[in-house]
Amino acid sequence: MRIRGPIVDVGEPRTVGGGTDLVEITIRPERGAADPVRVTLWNKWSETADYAEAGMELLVTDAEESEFQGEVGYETTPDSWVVLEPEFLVDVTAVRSWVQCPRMYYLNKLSGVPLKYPVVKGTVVHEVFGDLLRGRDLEDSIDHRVAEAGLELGALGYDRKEVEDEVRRNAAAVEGWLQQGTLTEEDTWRSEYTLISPTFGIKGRADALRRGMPVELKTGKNTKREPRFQDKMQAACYALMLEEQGVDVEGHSPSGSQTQSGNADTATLLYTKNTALERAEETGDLAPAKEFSVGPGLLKFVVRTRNELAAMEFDAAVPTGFEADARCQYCFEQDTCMVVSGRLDQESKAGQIGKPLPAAERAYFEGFYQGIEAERREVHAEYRKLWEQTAGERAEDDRALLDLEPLDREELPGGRWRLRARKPDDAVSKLRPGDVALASDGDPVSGHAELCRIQSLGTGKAGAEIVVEADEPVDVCRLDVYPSELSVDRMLTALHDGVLKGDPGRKDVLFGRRDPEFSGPQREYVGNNDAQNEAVNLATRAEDFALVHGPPGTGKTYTIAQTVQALIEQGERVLLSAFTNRAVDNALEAVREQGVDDAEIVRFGTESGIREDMQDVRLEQAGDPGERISELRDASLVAATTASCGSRIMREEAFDVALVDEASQLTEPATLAAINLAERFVLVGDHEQLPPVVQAEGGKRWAPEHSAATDGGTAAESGGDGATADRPPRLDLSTSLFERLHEMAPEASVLLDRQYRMAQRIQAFSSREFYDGALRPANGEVAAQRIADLPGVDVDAIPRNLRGSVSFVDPDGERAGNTNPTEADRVAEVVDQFVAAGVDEEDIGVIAPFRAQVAEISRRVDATVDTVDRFQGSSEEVIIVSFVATGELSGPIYDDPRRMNVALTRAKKSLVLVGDAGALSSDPFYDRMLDWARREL
DNA sequence: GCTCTGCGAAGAGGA
Repeated sequence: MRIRGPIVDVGEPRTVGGGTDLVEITIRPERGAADPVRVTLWNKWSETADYAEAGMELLVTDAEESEFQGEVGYETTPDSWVVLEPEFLVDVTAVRSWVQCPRMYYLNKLSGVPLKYPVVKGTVVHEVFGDLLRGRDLEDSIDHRVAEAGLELGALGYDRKEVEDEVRRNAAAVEGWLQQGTLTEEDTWRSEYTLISPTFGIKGRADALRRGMPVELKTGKNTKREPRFQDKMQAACYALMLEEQGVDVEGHSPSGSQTQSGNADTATLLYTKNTALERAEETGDLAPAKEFSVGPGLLKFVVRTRNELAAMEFDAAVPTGFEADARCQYCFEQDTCMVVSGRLDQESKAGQIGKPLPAAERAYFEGFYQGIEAERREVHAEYRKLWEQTAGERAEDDRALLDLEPLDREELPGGRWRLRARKPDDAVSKLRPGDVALASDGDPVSGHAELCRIQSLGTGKAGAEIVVEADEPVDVCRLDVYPSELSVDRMLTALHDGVLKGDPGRKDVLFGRRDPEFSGPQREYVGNNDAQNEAVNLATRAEDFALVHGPPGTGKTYTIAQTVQALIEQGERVLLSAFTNRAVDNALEAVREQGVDDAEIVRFGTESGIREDMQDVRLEQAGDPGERISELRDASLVAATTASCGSRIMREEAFDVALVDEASQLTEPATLAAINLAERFVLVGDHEQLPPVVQAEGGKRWAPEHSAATDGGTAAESGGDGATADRPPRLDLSTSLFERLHEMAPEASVLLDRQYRMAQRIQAFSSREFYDGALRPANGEVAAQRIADLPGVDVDAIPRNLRGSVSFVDPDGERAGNTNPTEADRVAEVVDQFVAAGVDEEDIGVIAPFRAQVAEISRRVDATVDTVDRFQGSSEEVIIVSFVATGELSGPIYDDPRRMNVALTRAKKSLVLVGDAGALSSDPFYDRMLDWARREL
C-alpha cells in the first residue's frame, strides 16, 4: 500500500541484528485516522533521515503494515520507494548536475545556462539527432538546424561552415550507429519524449526512446569503458519514469507505426565524438554507443539523490552550497562559483572572489530568492493539475480542453506533424493560439503526450476545430496548459545579474544610498502638455533613472515615443521593454509613428508572440550568423518583453537606456531583467492600476528584517541613510520596482496629469480616489464628450437611465460561483439597447472580474468582453462593467481597489455599472463608487 | 475564495 503525509518526527537511525539499518519516521497520514503513524524505513532508505525534517511530505510506496511493541505502523518492503517532498518537481538535468556537484546545480539555477559554443552546438546536434529519427535527410537537417541557430552562433563569432562541419562529424557518429544494423525492422523509435512523474517528483525530456528504453545523446567524447556517472544518472531518471509509466509507446519503425511496450532495464548513451566505428567491435570503448543496465540499485540511488535535492530545496532559502566530493580543479564553473561564494560569503572549495554584499543587498537577494522559489512551487502545483483532475472537477477547470475528438494528422516537411481535433462543447480555457501545450490521448501523465504549439483554437463554440503542431503524432483527445518555470528561472538570473554581478553605482541608487542625478539642458519636446514635456526632459537628462507616472488616458504611449525618439537623436542605444508582447508592440507602434527609421529598429521575440504589423522589424533568428548578429548589434532600438531580455542572447547586449512600459505590473526581478542591460533606465507605469500577478501567498509579503542576513552577516554597510534607514522599503514580488522607487525618490518622478480619454464625470471618481484629484481632462472637448457625439446615435432611443455618462443598473441577479447569469442577461440587454440606438457594437466593451462571467456574457453578445486585467491598457467609447457579486463582496478579486480603478477608467463617453447595490454598498470604497454612479440618475 | 503572460525546453564539457 501507499502511505503518505507530512513528517511529524524523524527518529535516530539505528542498526539492528545483523547490521541492518533502520530509521523510524512519524507522519500524519492524509487519509483515515488523523493520528500520527510510525513508518520504518529499512536499509538504504534509512539514509533519508539525514535530510528529512518535520514538515516535509513523505511518500512510501508498497509499504506493509507492521506491529512493533504493540504499536501498529508501517514499514518499507524490498519493492518500496521512499520519496521526500514528491510535489517538488525536480528536473532530470538538475539531478545530473547535482551528482556532479551540488553547487553546480545551484549555480546553473542562479546564473542560467550561459551563451557558450558547446551548449549551442549541443542543441543543434540534438535536433539533428531527432530529425534523423524522424526520417529526415541528414544534409537537409544540418543545413536547417545550423541556420536556425544563426543568431546565437553569430553572437559567439562562429561562421556557418565550421559549425556545419562539426555538427556533421557528430551526426555521422549517430548515423553510423543507426545504420549499423541497430535500426532494424524490430526497432521502434520515439524522439523527444516528455515525462512527468507524480510519484517520484521528477520531470524531463528524454532525447529518444528505442524499444521503450531511453537513449541519451552526449556531444562529447568518452573513451572510458563506462559512461560518465552523471550521464548514467540522467538516463536512469528517464528509465525510472518509464518504468512507472509502464511505457506503452507508439513509435515508428522502418516498416511503419506499431505499438510496443518495453521494460526500461537498459539505457543507451551516445557519445558523438567517439567516432572509431570501424574498430567498434574490438574496442568497445571508442564506439559512440554505450549500453548499460539500469538495475534496482541504481534506480534507488536516483530516488535518494533526488530526495536529497528536494530536501535541500525545502525551505526555499538561498543555498549555502557544498561541493560533496567534487573536484574543482577541472570545473568549468569555477569562476561563477567563486564570485557567488564571494558575494554571499559562502565557504567553497574553489575559493572566493570579491567582497561580500552589504547586509541590505544580501537581505534583498535572499528575500527575493525566497519569493521567486515560492512562485516556482506554484508552477509545480500547476503540474499537479495534469493528474489530479478528476471527472467531477472537469467543468470548473479551465486549464485543459477535454473530450476532444481526434480528426486527422498530416506530416509536414521536416518531419513534424500537424494534428487536428474537434471540440465537442463550448468549453473555454486559458489556452491561446501560439501557446506551448501538452497534447495527449486523454491522459497527459501516463498516457501518450506530446509537447505541441497551438496553431488555432477555432471559436469558443461547439464543433470548433483545433490545430496543433508537434514533433510526433498523437491522437489529440485532450490539450493541457504546459506549466513552465521559465519566468521564475528568468527572475532568478535577473536577480543574480543585478545584485551579485550588478554595477555598484546602479546598486547605490536602487538601495537608496545615493540620490538619482540629472544633467544637461532642458528642451521643449512637447509643446502643449507641460507634464509630458517635463517627463521627456527628465528621461533624457537622467544619469540614473527617471519615473513617468501615467494615470489612465494621459498619453503615456505618446510620451514614450517622444522619449525614445529624443534618446535616439542624442545617439543613445535604447532598449524598449514591457511585460507583455502586446504592451511592447503598442509602444513600438507609437515610436514608429513618431518617425523613427525602421532600419534602426529590431523587435526581438518569438514569431507567434509578435503582432502582425510588427513582424516586418522582427529579428529573424535563423540565417547567416554574421548577418543575424549584426542586425541586432546595429539596431539603435531593440524592443523585447522582459522575459526575452533574460534570454541568453539579450543578456549579452548592452544599451545606454532601458525604457520599460507598464512597469507597475512587473515584479522587481522581472524589471531587473531589462534594466540590467542598460546604463540608465526609465520606468513608465501607474501603481494605482493593477500590480504584478503573484501566485504564492507567502511570496507577497516579507520584510528584510526577517531575513537571515540582517542578523549576523556583514554589518559594515547598513544600507545607507536613504529610505532604508527610516523604514524598510517594501520588498516583495507584488510591489513593483516602479512603486518602490516612486516612494523612495519622488523627485525622479513626473505625474502626467492631463487625460485625453474620459468625460469629466467618468474620470471624477478615479481622480478623487486614486490621484488626490490631480487627474483632470486635457481640454474642454475631452471633458464634455457625450454619447450623442458618436455618429449615427439617436440619444432619444437610449433608455433614460442609460443616457448619462455614468449609470448604474441593478439586475437583481444571483451570484452562482463566479458567474451571475441574470446579470449577464441584463448586460446583454444594455448592449442591445445601445446598439439599437445606433452605437457601433465595436465601440462597446464589457468588463467582468471573473473569466467565468466573461464567458457567460460572451455567449450573449458580440461586443468585446474581457476581464479587468486584460482590459488594462485599452479603452472604448462605451464600457459596461459587470460586478457579479450579490449580497456581499466576497472574494479576493474585490479586495484591491486598483482593479476597479482600471475597470472604471476604460470608458470615454459612457460607463454603465451593472451590479447588486446591496453587495456594493457593503464596502466603503464600493459604496462611494455607488454614490458617484447614482448621482447622475 | 482571483486575476495572469512569458517562454519550444533542454541543450555541454575533462581528468
